[in-house]
Amino acid sequence: MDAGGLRKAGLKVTLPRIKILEVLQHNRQRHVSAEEVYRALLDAGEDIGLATVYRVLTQFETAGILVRHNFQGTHSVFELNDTVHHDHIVCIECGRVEEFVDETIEQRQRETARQRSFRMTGHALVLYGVCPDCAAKAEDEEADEAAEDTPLREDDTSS
Amino acid sequence: MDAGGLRKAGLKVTLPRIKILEVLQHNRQRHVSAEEVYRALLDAGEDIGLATVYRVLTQFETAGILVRHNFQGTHSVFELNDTVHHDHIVCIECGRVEEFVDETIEQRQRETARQRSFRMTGHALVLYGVCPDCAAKAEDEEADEAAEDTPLREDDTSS
DNA sequence: ATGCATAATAAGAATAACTTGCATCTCGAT
DNA sequence: ATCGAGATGCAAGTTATTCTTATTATGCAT
Ligand SMILES: [Mn+2]
Ligand SMILES: [Mn+2]
Ligand SMILES: [Zn+2]
Ligand SMILES: [Zn+2]
Repeated sequence: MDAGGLRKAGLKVTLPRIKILEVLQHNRQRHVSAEEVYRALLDAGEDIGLATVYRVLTQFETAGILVRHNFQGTHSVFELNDTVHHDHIVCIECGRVEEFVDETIEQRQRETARQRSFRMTGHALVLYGVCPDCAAKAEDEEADEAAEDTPLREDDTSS
Repeated sequence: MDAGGLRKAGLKVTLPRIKILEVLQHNRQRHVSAEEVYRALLDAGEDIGLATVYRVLTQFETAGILVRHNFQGTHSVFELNDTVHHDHIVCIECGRVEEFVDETIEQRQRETARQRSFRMTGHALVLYGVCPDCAAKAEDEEADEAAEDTPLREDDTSS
């Protein structure tokens, strides 16, 4: 996906679109919000309005260049539509996102829609949980709290 | 779930809470937005502020009385937490919501989280599609459009 | 190359869905 | 019946996103 790709998608090749596409391709994290794209552009010294970012992201979504997700009820995140369909597992502590594919789940979803005579047009599956890193961090903190509950350890010289 | 249920949930039994609970129990549709609850209250002649509706719905969710969903990115809908866990299929045309349970999907989700060492705390699965009623309606409209393309039917006396 | 119809942009206003601050009111333990 | 913690209503504030409008750029037919 490049400038030519934009043209093929029926979109004029403009500087904002090129730059926004570059952010989506080179950003450290694959799943980014409009605000994050905007900040990345500012950091890169580009002078593109936030409204333009929103507008272009929506255009890219419509053109099939991006996929939009609503992992948290509050705001959308986008990712390049350059891989096969997949679903996501999101850490509720740190926001980390991992991708997964489960053909059994996909199949059961199609079957569910068929049973109810719905013509399925899409689906959203997000698993929420605590990632291993955050779980480890939480354990450390529990240990710290336990230590605070017994302030008179033999090596406690603080008082 | 009644006034006593509220008390058991650790919530003061106030008129707004009772009335909001009644709406959730007697409303025609099981899955309702804050705005819909508010309108139902107005229709019932109750004088309860929209801010209170939002506050109480969130309190009910926290207390486990309600479950919150984000079927569309735009707003939350709530339903009574009086059945076993289930997922949803939503018509993108008319908003109709049907519920389903698929133990295979649930199991594969748990397995996916386990494989990645996530401690899963929840999940959101929504299938989107066109319900049978809306599909039929769409077919009718297609037929109408075809008729417009051939305005000189033998029984056409309109001109 | 040039002009023009069409499309795209920027900036601020507007909107939808909530959320919060605060004066006032109500529930319910005493 | 009293009274204080907690609840409510209203208005104002937020957040994320979209719309409006004046301005500018682009693609295409000369
Ligand atoms: Mn992804
Ligand atoms: Mn349901
Ligand atoms: Zn994490
Ligand atoms: Zn429908």
